[in-house]
Amino acid sequence: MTTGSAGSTVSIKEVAAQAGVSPGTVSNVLNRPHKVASETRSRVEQVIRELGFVRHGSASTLRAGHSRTIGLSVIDIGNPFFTDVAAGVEDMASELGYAVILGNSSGDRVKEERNLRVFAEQRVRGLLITPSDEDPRRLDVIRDRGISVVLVDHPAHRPDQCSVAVNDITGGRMAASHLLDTGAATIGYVTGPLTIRQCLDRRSGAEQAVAAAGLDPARALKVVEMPAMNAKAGQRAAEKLIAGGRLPDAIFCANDLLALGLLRGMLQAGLRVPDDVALIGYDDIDFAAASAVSLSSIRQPTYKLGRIATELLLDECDNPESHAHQQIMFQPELVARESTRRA
Amino acid sequence: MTTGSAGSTVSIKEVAAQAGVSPGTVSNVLNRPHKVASETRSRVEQVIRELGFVRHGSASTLRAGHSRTIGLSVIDIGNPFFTDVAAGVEDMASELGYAVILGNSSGDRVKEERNLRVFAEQRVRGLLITPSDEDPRRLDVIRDRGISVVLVDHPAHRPDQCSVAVNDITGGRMAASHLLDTGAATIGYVTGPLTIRQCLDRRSGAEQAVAAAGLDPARALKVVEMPAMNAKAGQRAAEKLIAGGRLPDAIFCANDLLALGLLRGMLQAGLRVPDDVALIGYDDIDFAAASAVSLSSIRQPTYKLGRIATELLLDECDNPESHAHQQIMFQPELVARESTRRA
DNA sequence: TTGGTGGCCAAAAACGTTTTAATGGCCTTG
DNA sequence: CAAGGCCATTAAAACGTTTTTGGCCACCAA
Repeated sequence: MTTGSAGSTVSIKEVAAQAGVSPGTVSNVLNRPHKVASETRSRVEQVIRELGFVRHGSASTLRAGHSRTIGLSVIDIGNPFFTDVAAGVEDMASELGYAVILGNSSGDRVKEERNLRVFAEQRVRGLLITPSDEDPRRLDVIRDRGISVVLVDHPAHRPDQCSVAVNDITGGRMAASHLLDTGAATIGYVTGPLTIRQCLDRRSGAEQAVAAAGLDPARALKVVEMPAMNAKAGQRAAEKLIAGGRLPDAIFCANDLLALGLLRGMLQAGLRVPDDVALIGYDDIDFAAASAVSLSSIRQPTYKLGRIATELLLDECDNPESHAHQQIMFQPELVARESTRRA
Repeated sequence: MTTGSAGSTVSIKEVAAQAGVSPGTVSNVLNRPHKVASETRSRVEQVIRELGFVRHGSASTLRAGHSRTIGLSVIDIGNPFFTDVAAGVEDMASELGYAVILGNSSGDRVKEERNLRVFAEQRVRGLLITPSDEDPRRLDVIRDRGISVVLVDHPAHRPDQCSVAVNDITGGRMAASHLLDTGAATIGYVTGPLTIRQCLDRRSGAEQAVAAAGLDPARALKVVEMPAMNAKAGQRAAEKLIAGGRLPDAIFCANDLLALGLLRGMLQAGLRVPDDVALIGYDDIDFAAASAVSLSSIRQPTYKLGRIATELLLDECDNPESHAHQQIMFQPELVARESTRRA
């Protein structure tokens, strides 16, 4: 039996009493083991195990002035892209002894606000966030509180802030020029709200590709803006496109969820992909390869994004003086599959 | 300008001084607004806004003895099933003013242990967990600390504990009898580790269905146990089955991830689904409908699972005397699609 | 022996909130 | 008019750590 007494928790004081040392020494065993004589240390550790002591995180946070938790605010935890990012964050944070508080904004400004408030109350050590819009003021409120912020999947605009992102303009260009390569002359761009930077950048990239091919973006690139970026929205986009008459030769969806939904809508309407219309998505989620027609996509290093963002954040927190802010930008990668197979 | 001073945080004391009241009164405004005269209250609230005060959660937790966070420990955050559950948890918790600390065990006992430790340190108000094995001792350690635990997707064995689950035996029976209905005489059951209750129960259900059809489960139901439950494992299972010679008439996968991977493996090997082999998955994740051959599956009320589990947990925490423990069991639902279309 | 040095530990203050007991003022009631 | 009771508020203690300060002791060199 090595369990402590049921119901009540055991404090550092009781450990100290039992081990015949002062509470300060127990604290040192916990936080600066090298500063205490090895004999005393092992005695204290023994008692800690016997009594089942676990440090009261709140007391520690209160006194030390900072916690061992970080906040993670994402736009849509239902999107495998963010799930992968979250997995990377979780793993790295866990390795470094930090807990992760999850906030899912669902693209809702109010929910995001509420989550930020919770993070502030919890006095998270730092914050990882994929901002749902471009308004930097809200983040400044957090930063003013002394909480480090690292932007995820969003380049930082200021030099005193870290960020980890993937070049969406390049990605958009890759997608569109791949479609042009397969013979398309007109491209539909199915996107979420154009207030979202990613959607905007990917469109810019697509425009560049179209222009580089000597076409007029205004004519060759038709934008279909949807209010959401999930499969349902994709399916509605398909219906909308079909109802609208003449289909473009190819369609570029701003993420794979949209693409999968759109693919489904197309197939249900009796259209063939890529024969009637070619299709490419974005993110290369696991399911892209397993869909009805395997989906071409733009791959991003998602898990890595989460890991590195966390690493940067905790470096900034734990080594504030030596920390060098970085804005890391990865390059995406084209993954061609059936949905863009040349006719 | 309504922002507080940069860098340093403002405490309840400064609010009190500024408003000309005592700290205790500010605390009352925060926690028992009805106990303070409305004039004083609005004055304090005004100052709170002006100074940008936000409560120090740790101090509050330390003194009050309990926090406003709950822990959520899942087996695989990459699985849309758990993502849906997490979304339900997050939404409900957020509505009730609680933050959610996420722990992803990846089915790893050590990671789960580490997460539980973090939860204990953070003094979470309660814990939602999908246990990765049947060993109840670890949970008892948590419960002994006075932390309420609600089991998610797992029926509780003890009457003094809440749980929310879906009947997996029924689900397994539904799946298998559906396969038998489509004309299968032999069924392959592709599953994760049989130490996992869900995998075990679904097999039991399948056995019942096979037996009810007058067949011998030992011959008609061939179990293929994989170490993981993701798409990759599914694909390997396909290779294994194909390499093993004679295929069963139909395959029942213990979840959709396995099924999607297996489907891919089958198609790549030139086999047709459902013509050469019928296929049904489990969970009915969003992607099941969008796969190469749309996937039949067993649907579970995932989001609801998360919401209700959270509701039960917080009721237990906030109303310990009136709370009645419940073991809720939902029924799953068959969703038939192309992958089990009768030849 | 003496003065200095360094290692190890104890004592006590502090972190920001919640909560309990006490206070004063006002209203009601006899 | 006095006594009692209620309401709004305050003062102060407490929660469990961390951290700073200082003290004791052993050891070494002069």
